[in-house]
Amino acid sequence: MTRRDRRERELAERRQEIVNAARQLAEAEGWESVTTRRLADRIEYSQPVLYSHFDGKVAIVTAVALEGYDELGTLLHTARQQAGSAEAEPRAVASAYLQFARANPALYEAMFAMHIDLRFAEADTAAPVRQCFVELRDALAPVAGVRDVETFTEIAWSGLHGLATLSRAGRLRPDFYDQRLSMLMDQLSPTHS
Amino acid sequence: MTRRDRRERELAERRQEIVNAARQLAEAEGWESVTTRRLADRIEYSQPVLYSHFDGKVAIVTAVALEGYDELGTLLHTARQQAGSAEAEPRAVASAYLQFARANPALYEAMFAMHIDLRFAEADTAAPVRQCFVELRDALAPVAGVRDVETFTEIAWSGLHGLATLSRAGRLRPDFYDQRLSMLMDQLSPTHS
DNA sequence: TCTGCTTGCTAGCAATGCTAACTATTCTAG
DNA sequence: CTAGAATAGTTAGCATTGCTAGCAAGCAGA
Repeated sequence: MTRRDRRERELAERRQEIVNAARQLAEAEGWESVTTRRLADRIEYSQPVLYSHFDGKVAIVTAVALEGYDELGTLLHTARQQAGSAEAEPRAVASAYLQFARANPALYEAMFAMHIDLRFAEADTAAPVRQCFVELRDALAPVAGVRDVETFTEIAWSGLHGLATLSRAGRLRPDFYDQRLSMLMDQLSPTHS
Repeated sequence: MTRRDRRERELAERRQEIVNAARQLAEAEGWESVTTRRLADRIEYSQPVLYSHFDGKVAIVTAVALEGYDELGTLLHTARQQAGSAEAEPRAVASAYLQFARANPALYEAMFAMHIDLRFAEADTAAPVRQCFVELRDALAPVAGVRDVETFTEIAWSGLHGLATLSRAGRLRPDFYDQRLSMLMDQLSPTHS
C-alpha cells in the first residue's frame, strides 16, 4: 500500500499548501484579497481542487485559525518556561500574547474577529483552542489570589484581547505598548497598591 | 427657495432611511445579509440611488458606525449623570458600555470590528468618536489615581472592549456578565486589595 | 485490452458591488 | 408659455466573488 500512502501524503501536503497560501496572502494583503482563485493560482491547481480539501472558504480560514491557536499555545507555553522566576511568568505570557497578535495581525483576525466554524467553551472545542486557554489560565492563576480563577482568566484575557484588537485597529496611541502592558500587569496583581 | 429646501430635506430623510435599513438588517440577519440590492428594496428605490448618497457600501457601514458612536456617547453621559454618587460613576459607565455592546451586536461590530473609513486618535477624528473616548476618560479618571489618565483609560477601555467582543463571539461563559464586570471594576480600583 | 474509478479540468451559475447610458421630470431662460 | 438644460431615477450590464456540474485524462483490476 505504499502507493496509497504516497497519495495520502501528497494530499496532506497540498492541504497544508492551501493553508500556507491563505495565511501568507492574508498577512501580505489582508483577508479581502484571499479569494479562491488567487489561492488556486498560488498552489498551481485549478479552483475546484480547493473544494476537495475544504468544505468552503470559511473552512480554509478556520484551518488557518486553528494553526494560529496551535502556535499561540506553544508560544505561551515556552514564554512561561523561559520566564525564569514564577513572579515573572504572568508578564512574560501577557507580553508574548500581545507580541503574537502584533506580529500576525491577519492570523489573529482569523482567530478572533472573523466568522469561522469553531465552537468555544463547549464539549467539542478543538484541542489547540482549549490548550490556549489552559496556558493562559495556568500562567495567570497565581495572580488571581483569592479570586475565582476562571473569571479572573476571562477578564485578564479580555484585557489582552482588547489591547490587541484596539491597537491593531489604530484606536490606541502607538508607541505606548509597554506602558499599557505594565499598567495592565500592575492592576492585575492583587497587591499593586 | 422652499422647493429647494424640501428637496434637501427629502434627500436627508432618504439618506437616513438607508442608514436605518442597513442597521436593522444587520441586527436582524448579520452584516453578511446587508447587500446593496436588499437595501434598495427596503427603501423602495433602485440600487444606484444608494450611490448618490454614499460613496459605496463601506461608506454606508461607516455612517451606521458613526450613529453608534453618537448613541454610545450620550448613553455613557446619561449613565454617568444618573450614577448618583461619584464613586458609582465608573461602574455605571462600564456597565452601560457592556450593555450597549450586548444590546446592539451588529452596531458594535460596525464600530469596532469592521473595516470602515474612520480615523481614530488623529486630527480629523469625527466628533462623536472623540466624544465617546472623552466620556470614558472623564468617568474613569478618578479611578486612575496617580496613574497616567490617558493610559489608564486605554487599558480600561481595552478591558471593556475585550469583554464585549469575546463574550459576543461566545468565547466566555454565559451568565457570568456581572461577575466579570465586578471583578474588572474591583481590579481597576486602585485600592481593591 | 477493456472497464470502471479516481483526479483534475473547463465552463458556467447565481450573487455581489458598482457603473454606464437612457428616460422622464423639473427647473430656468427667453 | 415654451424650448433647452439640468437633474433624478431607472434599466441593463460589467467584473469579481464563492461554488458546482459535467467532462476528459490517467490508473486500477479483470
